[in-house]
Amino acid sequence: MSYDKRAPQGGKKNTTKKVGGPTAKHRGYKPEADSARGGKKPRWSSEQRVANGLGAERPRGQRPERAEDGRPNWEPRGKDARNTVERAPAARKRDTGYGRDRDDRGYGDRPRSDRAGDRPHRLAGDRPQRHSYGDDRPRRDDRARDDRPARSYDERPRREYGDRPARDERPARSYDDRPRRDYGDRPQRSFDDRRPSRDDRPRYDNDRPRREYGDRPRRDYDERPRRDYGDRAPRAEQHAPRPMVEDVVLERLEAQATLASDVEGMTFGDLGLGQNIVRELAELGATSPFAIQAATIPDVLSGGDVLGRGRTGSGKTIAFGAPLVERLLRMQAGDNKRREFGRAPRALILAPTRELALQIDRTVQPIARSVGLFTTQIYGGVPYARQLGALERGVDIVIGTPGRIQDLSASGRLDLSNVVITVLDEADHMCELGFAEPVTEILDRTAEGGQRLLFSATLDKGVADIVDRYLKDPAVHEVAGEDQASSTIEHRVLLLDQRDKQEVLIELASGPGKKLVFARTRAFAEQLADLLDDAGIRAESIHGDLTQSRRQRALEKFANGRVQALVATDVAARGIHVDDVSLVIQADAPDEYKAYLHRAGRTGRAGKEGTVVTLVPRNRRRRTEELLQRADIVAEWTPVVPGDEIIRELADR
DNA sequence: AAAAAAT
Repeated sequence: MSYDKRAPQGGKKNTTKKVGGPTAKHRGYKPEADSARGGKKPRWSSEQRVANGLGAERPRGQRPERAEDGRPNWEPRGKDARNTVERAPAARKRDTGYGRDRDDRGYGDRPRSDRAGDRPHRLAGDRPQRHSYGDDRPRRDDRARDDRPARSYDERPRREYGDRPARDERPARSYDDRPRRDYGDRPQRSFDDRRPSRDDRPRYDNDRPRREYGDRPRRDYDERPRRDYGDRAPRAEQHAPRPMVEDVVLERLEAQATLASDVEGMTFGDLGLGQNIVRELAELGATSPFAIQAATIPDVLSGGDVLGRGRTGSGKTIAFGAPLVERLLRMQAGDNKRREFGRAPRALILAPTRELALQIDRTVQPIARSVGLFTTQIYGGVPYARQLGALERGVDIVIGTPGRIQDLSASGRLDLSNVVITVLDEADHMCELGFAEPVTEILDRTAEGGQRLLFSATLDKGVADIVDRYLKDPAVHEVAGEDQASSTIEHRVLLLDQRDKQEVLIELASGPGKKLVFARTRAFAEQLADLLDDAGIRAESIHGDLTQSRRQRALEKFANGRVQALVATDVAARGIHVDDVSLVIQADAPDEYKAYLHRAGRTGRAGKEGTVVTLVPRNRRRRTEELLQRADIVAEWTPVVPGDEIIRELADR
């Protein structure tokens, strides 16, 4: 059954109370009316949340089912062969909230309550790792189901905590001497030996002489030809002069580079994470740390500010998420009020898009939950009520986007004064014009001297202002060897006549695999989705003109394979993980090299092969060459006309 | 240009 079919059945009101009364049908109550045409039906109803894989937002004391929303989105990586971190992709099974494995389980298209109710335990077969929990620990499916009576909020954490053995078994770690990692009787892996002492490692220093980065063909930006608008097509882009500040932004930060080989054999426990969290990570498919995780976790646990750069899909979410939870836990040790009703959040994770915030929550929430901490999502495009309700009940970690957080904070409904850990995911983007203002306002409201963590695949000097203002002596980490040679992504450029673009796009999108198409504007994204659809290719678009529910549904349909092509603006460029995107097609080349890297990073994940095809009209050739050079990417250029064999070959990937 | 606030 597809959403499409079910949608019309959704005549029934789709209210929040529905949470308590799941039926096999209610998955059909897809919020049709909440789509753009603006029905009265509340968006983000429980069904929809369910359908969207949310559920994290526990309505009225209900405990979200982790099996449902606990899917980590975290990004897979390549293999050891490459210089980066790695492990078998299979080990990272639950990597995504939008994954295929999820589809295979008939996951995404069933309402959660349905699953919990009349469906046999999914976990038994699909997620054997669950069994690693003691038998006394209820299966997640049993523990939380949407149809059980509302549970008082107060009870939640206790239960979570109480009936799992783990915490007590945790090797006695003295939180008093916190900064010290407790290696106990663990095999002396001498992690520290391999790492330079903290003081020796490169620290962020804005005054440090710039370091030229390896063999990266650094351009002298002052020499860079000023955007020669002359050679560009007279129509579109005239309004978008590239801001010159970009030149500064491109500066890379010097960082402590961690080699994949450095972390071999290491465990999350070695890094200082507690048993519950380690176990939860294993359930999420993270059995041992990737390089960026091994690099940053100890520093995060020590309480210091951290800048982390790991390429797309290198596990950044866990790199900050897991130690954040561990640290909150340590800080609250012995505090009786830690689960007080209405407590103000103590950690905040900011992301540039709502979908990404959601995805982060899918990873962080189960980790937090494993130690009795709660997360909630605060982002725009959805009604306030549920978010406010969660805040009123009390929450430990807020994950969201700047606008709504700023909104609630400014209006006194979100108290950030107890936030002692703040994360900026996609930090370079969050420090750019447009985001910097709300972000700094939010940072201003957090506890003074709080810990700050900045992560991005393209972390660069663009974060300098924020760093100087809000961070103290941050450690800077990156993963060694993250170059194109170690990537699983192949880059191709098709040089064509502007007038052939749409036809070539249709041919490219015709193949079997999932195609993620990027367009520069919302209107063009919309137009291309229609174009593909008319050509018989199931396509959806996702961009900022759509309601949040439509965005979410489009993404989900793409992840589920109900549509084979998703045409997106850059809303989907960063962070979003969808399993098995075979081809990223750039109908428009981006203006900025970082955008290219992020868009490209939607494929080639989990060590799989991925291809990025950029359609370039001849008059944009030079500009695209420069862009690729900046991105340090070598691509094969092929002049094409519609019908060329190479197009079909790429489409079939 | 896009994104991110508007119950």
